Amino acid sequence: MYVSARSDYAVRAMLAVADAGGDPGQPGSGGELVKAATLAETQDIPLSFLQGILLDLRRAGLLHSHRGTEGGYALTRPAAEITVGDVLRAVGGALTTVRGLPAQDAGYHGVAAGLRDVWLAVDGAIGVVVDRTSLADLLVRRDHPASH
Amino acid sequence: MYVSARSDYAVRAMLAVADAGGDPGQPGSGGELVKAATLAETQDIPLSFLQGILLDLRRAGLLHSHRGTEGGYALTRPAAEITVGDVLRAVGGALTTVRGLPAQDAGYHGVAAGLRDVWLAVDGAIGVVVDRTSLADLLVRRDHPASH
DNA sequence: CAGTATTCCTACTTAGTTGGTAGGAAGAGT
DNA sequence: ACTCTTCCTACCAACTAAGTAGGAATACTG
Repeated sequence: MYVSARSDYAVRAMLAVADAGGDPGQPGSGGELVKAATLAETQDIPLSFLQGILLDLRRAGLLHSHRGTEGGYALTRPAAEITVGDVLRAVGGALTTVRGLPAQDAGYHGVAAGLRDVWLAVDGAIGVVVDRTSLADLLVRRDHPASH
Repeated sequence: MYVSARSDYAVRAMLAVADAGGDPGQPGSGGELVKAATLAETQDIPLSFLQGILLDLRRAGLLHSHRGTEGGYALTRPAAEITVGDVLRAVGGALTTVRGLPAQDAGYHGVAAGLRDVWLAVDGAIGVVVDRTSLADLLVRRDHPASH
């Protein structure tokens, strides 16, 4: 699996929003806006590059943005309901691609006919990991590294 | 997971060698040499590009080559003892890379500390699939697609 | 309500990798 | 000597990733 800088930044930014802004489901700490400049500084991400990533996350429905003097970004759903897989697919398309195409579209003939099933199995295995890990899981894991 | 054209071609070429040349472990059908031009034609791979891939596979110890009029390539081990993971690592280095670096070397700080474990879990999940699937498995799966 | 400050958002530029090609040098058989 | 095939190096085009700069929208302030 190749995790691009864009995907890596996206997950880290979402974690920072969840941590600094609080969950929208949690009463009292919900919906606080976090500025892009704050995210860029705390996670050491180039600001201009980060803005393009945040735009993708907003278009995918994972973030809510607000302009103006006290503007910023916030999660649209609680951190426990957003998975790493959601973030990866929002910025990078399909998880598994073969020569740039989704694994499902790989057409083989002859002796390599069974190969398509291998890529689909890989895609499924990756999905199990990233779709079962939520942002909230990662935040508590930071405090309790032994938990699994 | 991004499967590059180079990796895809490599697995298909290995399958074609295993199918056409026979296993070195099988008496009577072992060690027959297959020409690069034959592989390129049967699997529809550009010949010049394929030659560079075959060179990598030879250097990784997966193929044995022979020059001359009746030259060609053959497996160094039986097809049942060569996994898809062996081939992928021979031509593409590490299975999981984060921003071009192996997943183990990813260094995170602050709120993203738990992210490294996710990439390692993904790497392990991919490894389970590709390291348990041998070339021989794929060849018999072509004849019996229902088997798993 | 005009002005200003700060934000989101869009467009462009640059560097690196991937995919693919061409041409020969070295070795093996006839 | 001649032919065939692998082996090796250098090169080229296309694409994506990474990063930058400037413009448009919005909210606050006097």
